Amino acid sequence: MTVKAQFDHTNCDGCPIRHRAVCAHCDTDELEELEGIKYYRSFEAGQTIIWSGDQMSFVGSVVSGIASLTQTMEDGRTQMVGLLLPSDFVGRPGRETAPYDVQATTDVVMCCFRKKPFEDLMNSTPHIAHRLLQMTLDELDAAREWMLVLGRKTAREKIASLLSIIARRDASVSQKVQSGPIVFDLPLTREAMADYLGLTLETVSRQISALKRDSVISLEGKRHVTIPDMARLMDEAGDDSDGGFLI
Amino acid sequence: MTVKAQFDHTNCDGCPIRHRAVCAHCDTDELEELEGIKYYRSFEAGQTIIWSGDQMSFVGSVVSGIASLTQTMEDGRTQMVGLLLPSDFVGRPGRETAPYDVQATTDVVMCCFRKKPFEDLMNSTPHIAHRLLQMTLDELDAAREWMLVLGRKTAREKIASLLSIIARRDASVSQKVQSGPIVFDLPLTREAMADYLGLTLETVSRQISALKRDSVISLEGKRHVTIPDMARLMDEAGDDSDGGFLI
DNA sequence: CGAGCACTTGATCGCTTTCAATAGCTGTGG
DNA sequence: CCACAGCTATTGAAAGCGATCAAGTGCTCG
Repeated sequence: MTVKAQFDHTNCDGCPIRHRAVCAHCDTDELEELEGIKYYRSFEAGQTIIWSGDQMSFVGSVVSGIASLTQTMEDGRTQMVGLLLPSDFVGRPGRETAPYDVQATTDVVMCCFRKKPFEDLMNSTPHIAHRLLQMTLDELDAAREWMLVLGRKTAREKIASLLSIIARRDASVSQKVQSGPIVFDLPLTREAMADYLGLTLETVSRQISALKRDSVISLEGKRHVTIPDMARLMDEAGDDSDGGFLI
Repeated sequence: MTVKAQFDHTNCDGCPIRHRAVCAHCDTDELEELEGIKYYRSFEAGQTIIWSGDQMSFVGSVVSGIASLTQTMEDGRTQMVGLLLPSDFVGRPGRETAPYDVQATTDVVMCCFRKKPFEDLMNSTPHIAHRLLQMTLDELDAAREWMLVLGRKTAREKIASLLSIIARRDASVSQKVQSGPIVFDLPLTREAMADYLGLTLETVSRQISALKRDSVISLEGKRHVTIPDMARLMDEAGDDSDGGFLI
């Protein structure tokens, strides 16, 4: 793939996540320091980026693609506990070992910093620490939204919730207020969706079929989704249609 | 109750959460500034401290007692998304309205700061911002642990997980490495446990009875719990008994 | 003593899981 | 070109777990 060639590897100005990542608030001087210690790494879909329990030698930002945080029990039950989209931060300053597996769900490019220099820079650069706090608070909110989904929603509502999250994210990327139908490609397999939602992949498949049968969504192939009426989908998700939160 | 009289209301030195709260890393000067803007508030068990959607006029720390963050759907389904113990922080700098209900589960005393002065102080005091980042990252980890519990564990495992969390917290407060049986009082009603675990209160009651019948725990009255063998409980919780995480 | 509350226990229902078979697609090699 | 393996996804039938509905217990407080 040519994904690596889509942006300049040295200059942060052209970076697609420049305004949303941990470096968002940095001024020119700070950015120069970051540029000095950054490097890019690419991962193929399915690859494990970090194993739970490993030393974490680097932290970084997802530049393109989708990664996931997962926990696995001894008997194999797995739960996804985070979905990392472009601009999301990976790693925890001040912690030695990784608490979760980080996996590339699609092909992924990451902008990495060796942990120690990044920590030093963070301590001397309030803009970075402040932005990281903001981002962590946002992630905490997202995790808590997801606890409601996992704990209290039905399988149908869970699927509708996931679809509406993905749809909203796509809308926020394309920046336009859409009033017509929303169209996107599912970046997750049925199994990954099941791991995110605390379901089995069979139940995911059945509920997607049911939503299709009831015309809440329509499908072309297995992954290409059209949502004719977003308010209807939000209703199926059990959210009040005002849309309380954003990602 | 005399809970309010248990510590000095003006001097942070005698504060029971001095070394764990958001102010933990503050030096004497910084503490003086905080002392200038702080005030205490008490809440009775069952009282709502903050309503979801309200203006948040203050932030603060739980000094004593237990509070909970809950989300409620229109049809009444409720999910607890956070359990706030002494030293935990309430409120989000930079956000206007509260995203969740905050309720006093037991009688609660909070050390409050008006939001604006606290935000100003945070911007000028790296120690506070840094500590808040640490605490937020810890909360995020706890939320992600809980996503595994909600998404993948059985009712029995959920109860065992909650009991082991509470037991571990009590152990960490009393600071001693216990090898004998662990004894504590449940600070939550069956209903609150159900809301935390994504279960009904009937299922909570049944599973507690089952754990009692199987001698994993023993009960005196409804709330006083004895755990004869912590490793056994952790096993029932589905965690590897090394104990991966701490709170 | 009775009201109210927290909790327990029983019986039944239904949703999601489990087990199993099949379809559709892609890539590989004879 | 076709056969076949390997993967993802769909669908069916049956089982099981937790929810629901319902009754009853034990305790506290007025």
